[in-house]
Amino acid sequence: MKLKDSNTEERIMEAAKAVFMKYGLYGARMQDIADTAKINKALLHYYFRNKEKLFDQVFDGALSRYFEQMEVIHDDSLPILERILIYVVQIIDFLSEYPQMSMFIIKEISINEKLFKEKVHKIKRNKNANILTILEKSRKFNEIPDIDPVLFLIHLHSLCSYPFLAAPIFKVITENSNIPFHDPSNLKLKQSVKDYVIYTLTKKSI
Amino acid sequence: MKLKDSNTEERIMEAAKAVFMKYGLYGARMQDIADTAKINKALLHYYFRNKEKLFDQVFDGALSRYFEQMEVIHDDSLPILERILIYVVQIIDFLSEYPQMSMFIIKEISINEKLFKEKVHKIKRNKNANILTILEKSRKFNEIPDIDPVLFLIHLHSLCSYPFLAAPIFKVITENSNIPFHDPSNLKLKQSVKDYVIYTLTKKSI
DNA sequence: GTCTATACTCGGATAGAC
DNA sequence: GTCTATCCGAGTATAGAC
Repeated sequence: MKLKDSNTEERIMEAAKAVFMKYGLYGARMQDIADTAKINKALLHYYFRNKEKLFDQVFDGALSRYFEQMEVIHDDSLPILERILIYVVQIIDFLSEYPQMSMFIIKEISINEKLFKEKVHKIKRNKNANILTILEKSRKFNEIPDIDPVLFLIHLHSLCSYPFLAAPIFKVITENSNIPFHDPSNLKLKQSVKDYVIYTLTKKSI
Repeated sequence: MKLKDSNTEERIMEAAKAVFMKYGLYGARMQDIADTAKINKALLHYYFRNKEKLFDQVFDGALSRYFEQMEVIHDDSLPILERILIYVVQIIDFLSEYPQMSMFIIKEISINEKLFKEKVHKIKRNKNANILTILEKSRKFNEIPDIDPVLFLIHLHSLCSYPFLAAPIFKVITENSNIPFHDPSNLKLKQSVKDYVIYTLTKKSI
């Protein structure tokens, strides 16, 4: 019996992440996960009872890491504009590390809405205020202009997430010029989203 | 033998669209499609040889209807700004009719990049100029400011598509307040995207 | 803990009656 | 053209040796 087998579990989780993220719950194949982790299919069942359980761990992990990114917006030691600008940089860095994250979460939620509603709510419940409330408050105190906070939030996420979401299309359309990844750490993307935020929240162009 | 059986094929196509759009190629079940079309599973194979062929028809249809929306940008009887504003309204109307369209196309492309590359190119080849070239030209002739056309295009699509793409998440997060569909014909969304376009292409806020 | 071999199940596809 | 019944492969899951 070997001593350092505990990393097998990690290898499986890494493989499972990669495969589930690409193909989703239905599309993923246990054989594919096993191959990627360079172990036998039977071992998957030894470590994680069955496919659903393995998927759940992957999905839960993804979901909480995704929502974790928003923590910074809750830190009220900084002005709201600052917080959002930090968030922009952070979420773009996060998504360039896990480009399939948004797609994965959205797709699985849309297929199995009911099942995941509770998970999202459990995560949300841990926060004393959600972002919409924060924006509403800032608006009341005239920290930001009289904008629609829901629409602003949607646009903010649109600008940050969609470039990664749609990367496969852009890649095909632009013959592998690999937009927006031509830019090593997405500096241009970050800057233009920040510009949008600054313009919208101060009504001053920069 | 009935006379009006030709609509069976249509019913199948409608059912196939709905099921494939929601679950994707792998996730979709022929039984599910048959049930939705209110016919027997065997009939699916009678009309469309097999699952792949049925899927192909659905995907091809979706892809060309999606790209059709961009036609207006090629009509050079109008100034570029006008064309893009029309496109914004049009694509948002289109996506609110088929909210799962973007997700479907992106997801299938990302799973099977190679297979669909040719299809996209076949559609693209029919156009004498693509949108990026049009933007480049407008910029040269000082019709629009000195912006990065790729980045602009990405942002434009982000703002239009992501709200529908992420609707499942927003729906869960906001407890069915059904954003952004609280707004009957998405007037607020259209207006704010148009504002963005006008601001970016004229550098004048409105 | 890890493997091979195998059992079981689901779903796509086909045969054939009507 | 539409149905029922059935086949068969693919993929999940388990048994059991090591």
